[in-house]
Amino acid sequence: MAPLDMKTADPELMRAINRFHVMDAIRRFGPISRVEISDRTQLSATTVSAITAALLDDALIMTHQLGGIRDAAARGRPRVMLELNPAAAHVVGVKLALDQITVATTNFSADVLSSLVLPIRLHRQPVSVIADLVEDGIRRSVADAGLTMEQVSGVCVGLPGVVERIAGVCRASPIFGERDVPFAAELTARLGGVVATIDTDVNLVTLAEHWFGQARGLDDFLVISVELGLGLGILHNGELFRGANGLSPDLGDLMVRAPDGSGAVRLASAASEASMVAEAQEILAGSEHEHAFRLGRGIDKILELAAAGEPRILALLDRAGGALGFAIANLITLFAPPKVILAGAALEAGEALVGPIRRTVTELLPASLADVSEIVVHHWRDDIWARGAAAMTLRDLYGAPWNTTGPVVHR
Amino acid sequence: MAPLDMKTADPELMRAINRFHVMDAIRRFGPISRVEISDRTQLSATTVSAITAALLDDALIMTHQLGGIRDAAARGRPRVMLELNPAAAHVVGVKLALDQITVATTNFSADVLSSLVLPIRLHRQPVSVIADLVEDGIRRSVADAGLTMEQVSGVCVGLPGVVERIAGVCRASPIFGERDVPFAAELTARLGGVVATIDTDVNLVTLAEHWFGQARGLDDFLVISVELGLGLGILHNGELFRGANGLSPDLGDLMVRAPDGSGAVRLASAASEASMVAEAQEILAGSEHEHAFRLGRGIDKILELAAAGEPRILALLDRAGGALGFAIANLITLFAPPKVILAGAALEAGEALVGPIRRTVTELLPASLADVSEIVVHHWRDDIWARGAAAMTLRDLYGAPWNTTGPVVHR
DNA sequence: TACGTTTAATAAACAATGCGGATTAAATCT
DNA sequence: AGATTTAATCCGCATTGTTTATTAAACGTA
Repeated sequence: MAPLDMKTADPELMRAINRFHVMDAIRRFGPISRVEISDRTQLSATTVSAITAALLDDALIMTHQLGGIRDAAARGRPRVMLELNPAAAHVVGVKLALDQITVATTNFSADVLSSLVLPIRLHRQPVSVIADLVEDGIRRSVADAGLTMEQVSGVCVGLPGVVERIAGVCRASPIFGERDVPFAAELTARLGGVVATIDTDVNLVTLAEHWFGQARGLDDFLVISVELGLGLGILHNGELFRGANGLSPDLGDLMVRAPDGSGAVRLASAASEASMVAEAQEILAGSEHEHAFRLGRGIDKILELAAAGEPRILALLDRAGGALGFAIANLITLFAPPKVILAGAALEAGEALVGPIRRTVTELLPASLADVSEIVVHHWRDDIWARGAAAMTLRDLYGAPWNTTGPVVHR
Repeated sequence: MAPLDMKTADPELMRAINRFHVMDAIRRFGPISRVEISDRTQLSATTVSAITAALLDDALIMTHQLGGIRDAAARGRPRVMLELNPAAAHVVGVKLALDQITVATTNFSADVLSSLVLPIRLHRQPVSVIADLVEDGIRRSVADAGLTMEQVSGVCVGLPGVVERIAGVCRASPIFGERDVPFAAELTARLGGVVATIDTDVNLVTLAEHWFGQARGLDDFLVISVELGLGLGILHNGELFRGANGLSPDLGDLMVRAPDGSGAVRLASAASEASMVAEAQEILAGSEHEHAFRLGRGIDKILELAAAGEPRILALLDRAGGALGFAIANLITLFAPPKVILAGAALEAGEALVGPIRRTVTELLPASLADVSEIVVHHWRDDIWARGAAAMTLRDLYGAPWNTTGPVVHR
C-alpha cells in the first residue's frame, strides 16, 4: 500500500476548511453579517474578517447594499451583510433521461438563467451521438443565458444508472448500450476547456433537496425517484453516500420479494414507470384503452385510470407500492434516516401508490425503527435537477476540503 | 439549527490530525523508523520528529531496542525503530451473547493478557443483574492480568442488536427484555472512574478485521456473522458505517423474500442459528435425533447431519443460504465492497451453507457488480472480539480527530 | 453641533504549527 | 583517520487562528 491516503494537515488545509465553513454559512444564511458568521461557525471575528476579505477580493461574495432591515432599537455600527456574488461563476446542469435531455444554466447562487428541454429518445444511441446532442444543448443554453463558454466554470451531467463520479465513468445505464462509458471525458473533450463531470441524476436532486428543498439542513435523508427508471439518493452524515470507489448504487438493482410471492425480482421490474406501463399495457390489451399506450405517455393513462378507480390498475399500483415499500423498509433499517422523500410522475397517483408504500414500510419495519422516518412526497419542478447540478459543481469550486471526492479532471 | 456542526480548524486540530497519522502508521507498520513514517504519511521529517518526540515523552510509543535487521549493504546512520508501548494503556473488551459472556483484558498493542468465559444464559435477565455479572467479569479479568482497575483506560462492550454507541444506549437487543437500555452509563457507574462504552458485537469484530485480520488495510468490506442472532458490520471509506444518529443497523431486521416464496420474512427468522435450530427441531421431531436438540447445542447436530448428507437438513441450509444471499446481494448493490467476510458456527457447514449463499448472490447481483465482491469465510478465534473492543477503545484514546463520533462519557 | 454610547470590523501582538535548508549524529567504507 | 552516507535534529521563516486593543460607523443626548 502506498502512502496513507488520508490527508495530512498543514496551514493551507486549515485555511481551506475554514474558508469552506464561511462560504457555507454565507450560502445557507446569506445575506449574513460577519458577526453572525463568527457566531455560527465558532471562528473568531478576526478570522472571519480575514477570510471574507479574501473572498471579497476574489469576488466570490459581495456586500448586500440594500441596507438590511435594522431593528428600530438597533444601536451601534450597523452590520454589513454579505452574500454570494451571483456573477462569480456560472455552471450548466444537464439531465439525461430515456425520453429527453434537460439543460439549464445557473449562476453562482444556483438561480436558473436559462433552460431548455430536448424531447429526444436516447435509448441505445451511440455515445458520440448523445455527447453531440448534449454539447449542442449546452452551447445553446449558455447562449440563451447571454453568456459565452469562457464564462462557464463547469458542467455537471446527471443520468440514471450506476455512475462512478470520481472516474467520470458510467458503469451501466439504460441510456447507453455500452458499459463503462467515460462520458465525462467524452464531453469535456467537446467543450474546449470547460470541465464536465457526471453523477447519478438522483444524487443531483438529493443535493438540491439538501441545499434548497425539503431537506434543507437535514443531515440524513433518502430520495427515491420513480421515473421511467428508479433512482436512489442517500444523504448520510451530511454527505452524499456512495459505495466503495464512489460507485453510486442503483435502486433498480435492489432485489425485492416478487409481488406475486414467487421469489425475487429486481425492483426496476416491479415498480418503475417503465414496468408499470408495460404491465398495464398487458392488462388492458384489447380494451378501449389499449391505443393510449402507443403515444408514449402511458403513465398518464395509468394515473387517469387510477383516478377513475379502475380496479386492475389499482391492484397494479398496490403491487408496485408493496415492492417499493419492501425496499424502503430495508433502506430505513440500514440508514435510519429521519426523512424519506418520494418523487416522480407515478407519485401523482396519490394514495393509490403512496398508501401501499406506507403500509408496507410500517408492516415490515422492526418496532425499534417504527417512528424514525417520515415519508413525504415532493413534487419537483423541472429545474430542480439543474439546481442540483449547479450545487454539485459549486461544491467542487469551494468544496469541502476534507473529502477527497473531487472528480478527476479530463482534458 | 445551532452552530455549524463540522469542526473548524485551528493549529491544535492540525496537530491532532497529524499526530493521528503518525500513531496510525506506527500501529500499522511498527516497528517503523521516522523516515519511513515520513514517507508513508507525506509529513516532513521535521514534523515527524517533533510528533514522535512528544509521543515518546508521553510514553505512548517506545524505541525498539533489539536493533532492526540491517541490510548487509546498509550505509549511514542506522534508523531508530519506533513501536507502540504496550504498557501505555490497558483496556477491557466484553462480548455479550445470549448464552455466554466473554471478557478479555488487552494492552495498548491489543495483545490479550487474560480472558475468561462465563457460560450464563442472559436471556431476559434484568439489566442490573447483567451489569453486575459483567462488572464481576471485568474485575476478575483485570486481576488475572495482574492489573488494578486504576490501570484500565477504558471498557468496551459488544452486544447484538440495535446500538446507539454515541449515546451509550442499546435500543433493542435479544439480550435485554427492555428497550432503550443505557447500558454504558449503567456499567460506568459500577466501575468507579473507568469509562465503559457499548457497540454492536459485529462492529467490534469488523474493526478487528480491519486492524489485524483478513481485511487489514482494506477500506471497504462487510462482515456478516451467523450466530444465535445475525450480525452485520460495515466498513465504508475506512470508517465503521452507522446509520443516522450513530444507530448501527441490525442484519436480522432486513427483510428477505420468504424461502418458500410466500412473501417476506425477517432475515433473523430465516437464517439465524436460532431459527435454523428451531426449524431442524421441527423437521426431526419424533426421529432418533430429536433429543440432541434439548442439549442446547443444536447447531452442532445440524452440522453433523449436514456432513452425513441428511437431505432435509441440506434443504434447510439451502433455504437459509438463499435468504442470506438475497440480503448480501442487496448489501453489495448498496455498498459495492470488494470483500464480504462470513463467520459463525453455522458456516462450519461449509459448502452446504456457503454454496447456496454464493449461488444466490451471483444469481441476484446485476451484471455491473458481478465481480466487485469476493466472499470469504473467516473462522474467528474467541479473542477477536476482545481485540476489536480494544481497537475501539484505543481509537478513542488517540482517535481520528475529524470524526465527532466519540462516545458520550457518563460519570 | 459636539460629545458619549454602542456595536461592528479591523489592526497589532502573540503562540502554535509545518516546512525547507543547514547542521549534527552515527554508522560504514576506503 | 578521514571520507561518505544516511538519519535525525536545529534554526529561521511563512502561514494560520486567537486574544486584546483600536478604529469605524451608527444613534442618543445635551
